[in-house]
Amino acid sequence: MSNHVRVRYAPSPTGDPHVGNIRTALFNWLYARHTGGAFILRIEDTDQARATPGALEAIYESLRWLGLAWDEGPDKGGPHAPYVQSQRLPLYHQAAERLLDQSTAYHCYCTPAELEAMRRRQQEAKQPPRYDRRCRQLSEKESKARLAAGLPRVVRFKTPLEGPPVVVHDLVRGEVAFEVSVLDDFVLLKSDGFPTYHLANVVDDHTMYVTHVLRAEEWLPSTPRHLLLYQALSYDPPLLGHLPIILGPDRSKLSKRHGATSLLEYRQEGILPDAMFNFLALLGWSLDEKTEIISRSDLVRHFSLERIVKSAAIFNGEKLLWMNGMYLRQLPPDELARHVLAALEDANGLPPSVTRPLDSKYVEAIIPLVRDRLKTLKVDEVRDLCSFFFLEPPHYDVLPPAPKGMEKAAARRALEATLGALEPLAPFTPSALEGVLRPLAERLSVKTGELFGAIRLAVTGRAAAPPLFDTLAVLGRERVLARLRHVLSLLG
RNA sequence: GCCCCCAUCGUCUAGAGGCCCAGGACGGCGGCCCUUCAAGCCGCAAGCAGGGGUUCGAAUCCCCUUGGGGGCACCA
Repeated sequence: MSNHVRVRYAPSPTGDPHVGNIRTALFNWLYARHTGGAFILRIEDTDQARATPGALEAIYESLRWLGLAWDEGPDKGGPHAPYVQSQRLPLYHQAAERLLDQSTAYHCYCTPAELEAMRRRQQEAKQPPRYDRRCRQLSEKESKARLAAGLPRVVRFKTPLEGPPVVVHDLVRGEVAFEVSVLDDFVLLKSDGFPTYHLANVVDDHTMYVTHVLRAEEWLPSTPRHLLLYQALSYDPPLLGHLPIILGPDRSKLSKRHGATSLLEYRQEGILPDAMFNFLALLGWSLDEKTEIISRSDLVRHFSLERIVKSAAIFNGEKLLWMNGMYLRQLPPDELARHVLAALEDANGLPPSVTRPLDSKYVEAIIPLVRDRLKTLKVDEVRDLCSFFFLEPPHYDVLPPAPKGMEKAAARRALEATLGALEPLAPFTPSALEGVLRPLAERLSVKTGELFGAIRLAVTGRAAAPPLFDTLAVLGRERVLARLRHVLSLLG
């Protein structure tokens, strides 16, 4: 089924890609893999002012983390290299020359200050801000003179003053028509010699043989310009599809101010890439009326443009957390153990007093006890959940550690009896522990819950912990007895 | 101010005229399980923005209103 689908993800290196941005990359990737086509990475760095150091690396890192491998790109090369716009300047200049020659473009000498003043006037008069085309009327002599004088200039597109509406045949929205009268003469080449997005994007999609442009909805309003440009350059336009955008909780376009929006921050927050992948795929697309957890391969198999939703979606972090928990629980235990171990050994994990490296066998043993309780792999969360397995003594919120509703004396009696019962216990296993502790509660005539609660608090330092017998068994006799003695001394 | 897009539970969505007094999921609430906390299981509350048409029949088609969003740079 391999036709010649070629799609691209074309970010500009201005910072860490945020989740909305990456969702666009994901849909492109899915479509490429679904059709057996190519997924191209192209860097749109035509604005020198906004270039951000490290941004390129962040783009690579984001795509790699999510597992979106590209077939052609700056680092990989490909048949249409280079894949960085700042290295393709001659191409844009050629195109601009052609347009100038055929008189579908012209030089404009208006200064930024003039344009700014023009816009302000229009705004005040409640007019749409648009370039008034004053340089379009320049006589040839005048134009030549200014050119010779070396005045700063830009190249603008000569948008038809009238004519039929430009209609976009959008893959997700159907036909969208724009009157040419609402379009102005946009800039193609900036005074610094760099192209604008409009020019670069059209030239590159054409020269790179891109067949489908799947980009965010915010581009829809400038699409008629691109179509006009394709026409003027006699290029066949690619198929276009505008994807719904992702909104922040306040319903505005996702931006820095919405907390964790950078994809890589979610890695920091302990989100699994597979969970993020699944979650993002379902933000604006669905398989059917019920599927939530779906594998990468099924996604590739079933992805389709037809099932892309038209309306914008709000990023729902709660659901992502739930989904992450699902993926965490599906992880093979040894893999989960590696993640947990890494978090615990992190500088913000266990305190330095706990010797490293940690015993990986011990970590593996605690996995069954914590896997249902983890929502993320965030260092803080893992540490909070697991630290009592390692700290000697564990942290007690209040001293002495007596469960609320239980007299100190009663607690001491219960723990003394427990100590006595556990000291000689032969196999220190969950069932053996249960075998002595249940009868012990009866012998002390306290409720089992009460006794277990007291032991739990003494041994783990908390009121809520994994099942007691399993926990005791994993901790092992030495630790358990030492902790009991320690607490008894505090209660004594 | 002008242009464009969108509109089903709080959120993500299913629904392409009768299968829908609208299905799933997250979250919320309640219960079961139970030594606590989770996980798991069961249940409940919660929605077709409003108004006109079209039709035997409308969440689904058309129009208007309203609401939300996006765009209008020598940024992408």
